[in-house]
Amino acid sequence: MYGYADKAFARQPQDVVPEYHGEEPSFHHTVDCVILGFHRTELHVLLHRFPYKPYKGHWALLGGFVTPDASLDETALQTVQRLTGLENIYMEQVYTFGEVRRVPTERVITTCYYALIRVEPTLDQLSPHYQATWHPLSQIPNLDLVYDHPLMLRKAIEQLRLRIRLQPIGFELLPEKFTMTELRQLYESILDRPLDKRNFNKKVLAMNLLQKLEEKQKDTSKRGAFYYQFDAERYRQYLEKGFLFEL
Amino acid sequence: MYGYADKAFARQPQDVVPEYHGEEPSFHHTVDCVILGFHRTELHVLLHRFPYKPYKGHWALLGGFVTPDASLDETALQTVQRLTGLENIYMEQVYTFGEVRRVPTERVITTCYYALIRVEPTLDQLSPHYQATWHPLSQIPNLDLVYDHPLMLRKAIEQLRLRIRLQPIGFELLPEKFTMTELRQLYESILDRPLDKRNFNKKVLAMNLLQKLEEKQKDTSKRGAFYYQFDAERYRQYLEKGFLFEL
DNA sequence: TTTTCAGGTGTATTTCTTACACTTATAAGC
DNA sequence: GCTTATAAGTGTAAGAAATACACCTGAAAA
Repeated sequence: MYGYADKAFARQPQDVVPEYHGEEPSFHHTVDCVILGFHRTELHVLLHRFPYKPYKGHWALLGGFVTPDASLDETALQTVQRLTGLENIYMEQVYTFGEVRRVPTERVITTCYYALIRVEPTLDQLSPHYQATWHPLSQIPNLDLVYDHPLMLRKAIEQLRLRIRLQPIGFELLPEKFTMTELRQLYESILDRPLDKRNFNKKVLAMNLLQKLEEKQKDTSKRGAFYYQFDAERYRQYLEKGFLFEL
Repeated sequence: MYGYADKAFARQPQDVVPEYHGEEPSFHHTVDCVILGFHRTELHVLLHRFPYKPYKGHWALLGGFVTPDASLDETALQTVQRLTGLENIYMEQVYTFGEVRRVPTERVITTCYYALIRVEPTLDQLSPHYQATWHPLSQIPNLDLVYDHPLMLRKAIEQLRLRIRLQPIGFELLPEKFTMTELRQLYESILDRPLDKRNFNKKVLAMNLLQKLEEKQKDTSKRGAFYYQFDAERYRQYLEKGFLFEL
């Protein structure tokens, strides 16, 4: 019998049960982070070398233990910050894994988050503690991930795929200024299918959330492509009017 | 410092760290269930009277403690079964709530699930232990739910709204045989907007997943409406061919 | 026999989605 | 300085999907 209500009824007609948790079992709880970044034309995930036997040297998502004074969200944020040094990280909870033997050595319940960050600033500032490196998603099947981390990664990508079409979160993965080609390639990488250049631009620009800048990107083509930036303030205004982002 | 990787590096060059969880804090973990059913023309949620001070008598989702030998999924299933006596319940994890003070008396981490069940069989077989009753969703704002249960309920409905358009889970809420009117009202209730009768039927029937029966429902109208049933086997076949459910 | 009531049915319009190919600006190479 | 190479930029037509809409039917009840 597991229900806390049961206990109350077993104790009837006693009325006051201020401390009903005391005798219940408790569990270690960790947070694992699928840290995602967009580099060149592909989505990448930041993995580190797992430092414990028997999986020492295998690849793993970076995680951290929940402590009494930190919420799950806070734990996740701190985990990513410790590794990347970044502030203002966009994170979202994905799923909680609670199978009894998912970690062979001990019962641990783990909540998975994904983080969307800009790769560029991390390239020279990742904490050397973790031996963390970026891996293109396409290479994951060849890597040996610990525990149920392959499943976590899959769930995270699945959720990102659904979300990115309904919320303007893709911009978290791009620098402030980006070209339409970069934006399109980001979506192609996440949705894992090619998108028509003209149709994509039409749809995105019709939402009127991008500001076209005078400046051009000059390194990827001879002609150069105009930079755009996402207007978060205008998005907030549209939201209030009931406008829905959709791609 | 919270990361388990930190510890390993602090211990370098020591190699074998078989028990790295021992000193970490642990937490009570519960599962709360948003038990949903469709009755008349509206979605209902099954709530019970909370038996503990200081919220005794307020309404609450039914929950249960996670135990060492039960996964989260199992805990959720058992919780609903204990109350309803039903087998084969469709459940889905929604979100895990881990704020430090979300339960004022003690730190508890809670994973929320929703369950989709048929109301009819429960009407005379709910375990009397729990004083549980069905409440139409429209009445929830008037009820006093404990803790963050209002938030849980909102998240669950939100997730159901997204899922029901992409997966044939609505049928879990209807009896084996149902009329097109019932199916439409179910969707109207969940999506919270009216749907055109002809367009809805056209779209649903075009998917070719419903079997029209000879039998008619005779109690709601003089003419009577044909019963249909969902063909799960055919859905499985279509799935393999890459077919996507969409409403 | 009439009334009442939900069940059942088709088409035209609009909107959205998709497919598709050539010109342009500029740097690099000769 | 002329040519070449490269990605950027641009519009339209066809097809598909979504929407709006109103009247007749079958059967029980009066």
